[in-house]
Amino acid sequence: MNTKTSKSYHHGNLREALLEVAEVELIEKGVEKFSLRGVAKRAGVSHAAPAPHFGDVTGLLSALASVSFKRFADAMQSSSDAVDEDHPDKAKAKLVAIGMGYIKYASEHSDMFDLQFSSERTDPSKAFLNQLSSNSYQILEDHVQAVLALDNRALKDNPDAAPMLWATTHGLASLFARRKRNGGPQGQELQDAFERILWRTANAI
Amino acid sequence: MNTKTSKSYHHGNLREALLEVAEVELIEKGVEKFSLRGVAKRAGVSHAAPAPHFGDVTGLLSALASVSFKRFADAMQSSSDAVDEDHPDKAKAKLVAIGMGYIKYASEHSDMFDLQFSSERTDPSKAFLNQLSSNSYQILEDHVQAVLALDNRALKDNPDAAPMLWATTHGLASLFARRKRNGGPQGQELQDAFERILWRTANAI
DNA sequence: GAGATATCTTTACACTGTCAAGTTAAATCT
DNA sequence: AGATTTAACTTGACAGTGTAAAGATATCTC
Repeated sequence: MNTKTSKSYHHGNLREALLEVAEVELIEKGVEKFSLRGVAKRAGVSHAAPAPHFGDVTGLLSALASVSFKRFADAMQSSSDAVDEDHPDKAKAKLVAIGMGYIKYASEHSDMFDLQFSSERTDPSKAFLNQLSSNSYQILEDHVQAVLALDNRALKDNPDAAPMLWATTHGLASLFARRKRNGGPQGQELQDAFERILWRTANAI
Repeated sequence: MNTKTSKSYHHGNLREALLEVAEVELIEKGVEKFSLRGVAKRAGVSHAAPAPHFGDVTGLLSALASVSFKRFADAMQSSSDAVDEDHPDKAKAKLVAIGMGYIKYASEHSDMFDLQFSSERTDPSKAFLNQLSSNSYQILEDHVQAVLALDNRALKDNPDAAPMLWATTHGLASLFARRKRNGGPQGQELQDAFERILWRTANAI
């Protein structure tokens, strides 16, 4: 019931505290050099303290990936919500906005984004991860459906539409995130190019 | 001058031998659990033997990624070459074939493919890596150019065409490789879907 | 053939994740 | 309320990791 100021034997809020400092550790060290002992040190607890809450390091990173998936879906959703209601091509604009939100999240939180998709340190069999992943996909699919509905088409008659948009967006996002890490160009003109590509893809479904 | 049968103090061919067993180690253990000492053990040398040839573990993995990039480019090229010369829509068919070669390589050699793009254990500043990466991209860009030429268009007037195809292909490949690792569906109908998507994208450039 | 150089081994150290056994606090039961 | 069970956390230990330093051995160069 105490909010982490007390230094009692029991932390009282260690699970949340560990997730917070784990994100810092991830950002500073990267997915590869991420260390469980380092996280424990940041939280001011012993190196074995995380075990009761997360099991092993994979458990902690999976939980952190889960946090990221939630934020990821929120970013896409709010990017869509930000589109003007009076936009002349609203459905497609929202679909493009989702893609841009996807890319923006990947570039601004590239370590968390990496954690979501570059598995190996994360446990993909964890049910909640697949759940959250498909939640993100669901948002995109809903918007594709809205676009198809403009021409009285349905998802089931166009099964490739959503995967195509997903693949293009994911490809742009991951290649861009990689390029950013490696110090490539990343100006506004690149963002504009992404938006043009997404528009073209949205028009091709 | 001896071909690795002798057990002399000097191996004589250790660099190549290490690259070979490193690939085995990578496939068996994965990128994450890949161990330099494990590689040395497989090669039957002491754990510090790789150092003179590759420096640290990043050096070895970067060299291995370099090998993979070469095979990757070859796979794309030969996939393009396999298209029938009398194909009614040859230029686009070759472009699609490249994409399918891309995806096939990613799915059949997912660990090597991961190594190429999921950096962190690889050194992206290594010049030869960027070189080889752009070689792969060059192959795709050449084919995009050929497609554009069908309508008397040029690359510089359509700067988004090649990146769009690259992103879509890469997105399909990495999402598919991931899904395959996680035990998702991977039948022929999926391959067909990929091919349809690539055709649609090729038609949209 | 002698000296220099590159390759490989041995030794050592700091660091990692995880297990097992204690310690302490909280939760539950009667 | 007091005792007991359960959960949270610490401590200590162990095998494994990467890499640096120093020694041993072969090849190269002159």
